[in-house]
Amino acid sequence: MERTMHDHTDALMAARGGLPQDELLCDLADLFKIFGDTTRMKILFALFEAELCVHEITALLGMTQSAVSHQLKVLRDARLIDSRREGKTMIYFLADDHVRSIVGQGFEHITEEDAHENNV
Amino acid sequence: MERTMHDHTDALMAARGGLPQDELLCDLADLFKIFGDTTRMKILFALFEAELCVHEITALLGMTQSAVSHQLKVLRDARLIDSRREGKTMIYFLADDHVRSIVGQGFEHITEEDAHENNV
DNA sequence: ATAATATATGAATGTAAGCTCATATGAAAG
DNA sequence: CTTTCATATGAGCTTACATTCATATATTAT
Repeated sequence: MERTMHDHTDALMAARGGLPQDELLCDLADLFKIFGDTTRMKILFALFEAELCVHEITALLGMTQSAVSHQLKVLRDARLIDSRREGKTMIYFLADDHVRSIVGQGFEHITEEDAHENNV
Repeated sequence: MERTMHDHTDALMAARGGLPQDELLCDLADLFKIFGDTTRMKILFALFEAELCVHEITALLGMTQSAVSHQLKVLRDARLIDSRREGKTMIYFLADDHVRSIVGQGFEHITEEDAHENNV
């Protein structure tokens, strides 16, 4: 059996064992995809501070009501936010605190990156 | 001053104060965008277990070497992974453990979601 | 019932992004 | 220095997706 400078066998087997099922990986990627948009990120950050209705979010982001509603639907379908009706208005709020943790981790990462760049 | 069932003022001011700068929000979204792809997610999970060369990753994912290299570049540009040369081969590995935390948080979220659905 | 307000949604459009193909670079062997 | 092996990269194609526009639904008031 041949052997190169970098032995592949162990690493490959370990990596193969560590790969979750395709569906799970896809779900995970889909989750992160939701966070991968500036508009949705703004909405989430806004909802970190307070429950808001569509009109308020629209004003806050300076965007079309339609655009906001479309993104709210995306966030809602992903169960990251939820809503309740109050008369004619719909109030949106965070579905759970996992959202905060996930975004928080990302936030830490990029702020540390910036610190690095300043030091070099 | 008029007042509706749901008073907007407080919420709006809180939300306005909580919104980070546009550039930061964009960077954050861009970071999550990287995680929002199944191929890249697979690569990351593979690298969670072991350092791997391009050829190994290609075999593991059953994709074109070109496709893998392109995604490795994306991950590398985002500083999520790094590489070193060993002779003719390039060894890729995780840049830091933040990647693990971020993906871990996402993982927790979707597995909890599944648990919910099973109970209802 | 009609109007007004608040939100949702379908279709169309423009752009971003992943994959493929062909090719370029880089290291080592002969 | 030419060939081979390993990886990188630019161009083109195709799909996905965020926004816009027009319109639909829902709630409340008259």
